[in-house]
Amino acid sequence: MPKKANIYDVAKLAGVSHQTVSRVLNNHSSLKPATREKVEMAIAELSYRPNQAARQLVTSKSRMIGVLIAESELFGPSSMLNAMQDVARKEGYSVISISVVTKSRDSWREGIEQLRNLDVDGVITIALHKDIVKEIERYLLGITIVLIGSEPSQKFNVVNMDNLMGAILATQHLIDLGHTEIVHVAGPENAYEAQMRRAGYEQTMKSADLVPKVFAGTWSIESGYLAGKEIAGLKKLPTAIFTANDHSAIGLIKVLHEQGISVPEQISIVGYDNIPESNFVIPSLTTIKPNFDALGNAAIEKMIMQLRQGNSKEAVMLKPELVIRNSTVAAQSGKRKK
Amino acid sequence: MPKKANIYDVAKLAGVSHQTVSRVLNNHSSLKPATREKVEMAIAELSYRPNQAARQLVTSKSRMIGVLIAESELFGPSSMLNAMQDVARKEGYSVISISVVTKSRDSWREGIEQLRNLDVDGVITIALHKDIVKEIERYLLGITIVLIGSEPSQKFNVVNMDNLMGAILATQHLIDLGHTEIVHVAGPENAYEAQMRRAGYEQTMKSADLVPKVFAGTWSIESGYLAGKEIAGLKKLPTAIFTANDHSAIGLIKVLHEQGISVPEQISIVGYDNIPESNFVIPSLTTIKPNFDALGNAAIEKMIMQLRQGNSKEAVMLKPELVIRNSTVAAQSGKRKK
DNA sequence: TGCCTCAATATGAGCGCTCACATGAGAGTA
DNA sequence: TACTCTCATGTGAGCGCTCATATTGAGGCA
Repeated sequence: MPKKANIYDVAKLAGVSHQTVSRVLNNHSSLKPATREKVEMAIAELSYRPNQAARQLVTSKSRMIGVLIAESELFGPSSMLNAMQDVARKEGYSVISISVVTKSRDSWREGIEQLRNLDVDGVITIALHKDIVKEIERYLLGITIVLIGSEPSQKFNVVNMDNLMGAILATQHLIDLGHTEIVHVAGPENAYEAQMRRAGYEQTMKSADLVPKVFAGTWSIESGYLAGKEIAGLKKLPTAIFTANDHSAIGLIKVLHEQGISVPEQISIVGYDNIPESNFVIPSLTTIKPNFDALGNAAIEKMIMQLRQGNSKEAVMLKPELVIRNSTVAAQSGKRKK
Repeated sequence: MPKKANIYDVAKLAGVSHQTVSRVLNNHSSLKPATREKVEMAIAELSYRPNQAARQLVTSKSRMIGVLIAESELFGPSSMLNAMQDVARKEGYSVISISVVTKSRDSWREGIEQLRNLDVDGVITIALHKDIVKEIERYLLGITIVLIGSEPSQKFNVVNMDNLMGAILATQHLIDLGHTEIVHVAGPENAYEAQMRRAGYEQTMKSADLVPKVFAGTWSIESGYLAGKEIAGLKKLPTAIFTANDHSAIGLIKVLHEQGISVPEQISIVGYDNIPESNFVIPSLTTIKPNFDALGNAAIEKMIMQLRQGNSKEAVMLKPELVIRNSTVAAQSGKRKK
């Protein structure tokens, strides 16, 4: 393996000083086009690439952005992550994603510790609650932070889907279909997005003079299954259920099926997230579709802007839409949509 | 923000030379316990952390491992990734995962380019086909490579689930239930794991004097749906289907349901991967359960061993197991299992 | 007492880059 | 012709660490 070329090798070959090469690398103004060209040819000839470590050592910028994610195996977070990767790469940044377990304080600590060791320039968090964000602030002093799916705050850059609106769309859809007995299977209590979805549900119910009723959940299929078991055991069944996410909806449909309660004939269901499976469950799931890619893009762009120019803190809020499929049907209708 | 302490600050405070501090950091032998203690106290006092960039500059080791993944949103890859993260962190390595689109050559190029810029010490690939691996070899000269889910090779470290065995388990299970008309919905043709699953199916069918019949697929739900449509249109329906993965099975169940073909009464189905949803589809899915965590662990451990001591190249092969649920039932039986 | 040995620690160089500043060659002005 | 001014490029230092090598001091032995 031939030794890798460094900036001096390039300089020598191009017949200029190392500093001129550096200027070419960093797109400085005041460079004769002819000189730039010479240098670029030398770079190509030696297939030279600047050593990031050396660069980082002197600039103390790593051009790495850390992403802390709770429950990274979910569809939403991993979609966002992919979107971020793409944008970051184009801007010359790298994304390091670290998955943390919400319940384990040690897990966050380790994640933060690792980001600290890597000297990331900024941190984006996905769906992390306040305590973890505080911890980040404390251990990664003065670092740029962008939050996705967290409570709005003066202090931080926040990028969100409008979960309140999504929940309103979902609930209103059920009300419009004539349902009055509508219950909600919630997400984890300490998750901001779950809180908003619940709030949107409750608010819409109250505006329509209906009584909200909430069952606990955790985003997981199993929790949907368990909540469904509880609901199925009720003296009087609701005619519609809005679940905090599609996963719970899948668990819910499963248990209702087991209990001989038919969806949507007896109970209509609306999910949230529009995961790929949602169109293939039986019946296909009416759901709220967030634009995860756009969310990821917005977050990483905000981060990079901030890193470059210490910019604005205006919050970003994206709008979700309702996707109507076969799991919802008009109240008291026995007919099956197809 | 106070300036970060460096190794000289620590040395001064501890009353030793910077080199002694370095020795403490790197766990050298020949250090008086008393000296080490003094240094450690100074480190704690200043909350000093070694600057990775400086370290990397002189050692030319980044302690970063790149992971290239095709279709990172799938359950298997993301489980493995999490497992790797955990192990790597404990060993003082960081994992950078980059998701590439199998079909887009540009996408691999960019991914590889980025790993090159980051100067990763090694690359682990998940489910990438030969061409991409060749490309990695070519552009990341002399780098340590560990392959997961790729064709065995003398040249590389390979870690695999035994897909052949998994497919045999699945197919034999159907044969044991008395099925004779068993078809297979395959994964992408250029995916090694898909090839093995298909081979296991074909081989088992032939050993039982049955005729294999394969439908094309791509791992996706949609492809399962489409294959199912084709199967439903057959003059003579098979009585059992083995799909290359659970996702296709979900699509398959959906379309069979739409066509009024009941699972498992008319057609039994076996999936592959044991994704979380598999236990919650209707009917719950009999499937093959790989141990993704173990696979991820094995790969990262192999990588780190190799990085440290330039070690063995013996291939690792983990065994999957059969999980029997409600989507499979004895042939010609009309009874529904519960 | 003198000399050698070895364990423990110190010294200095250099990794590859960017930053601040120095220099030089023309153009513009008087 | 001499002067400044600007644009284009060069020079040297230093980021924080590890490596190779030098130095020290205490013990062992004739």
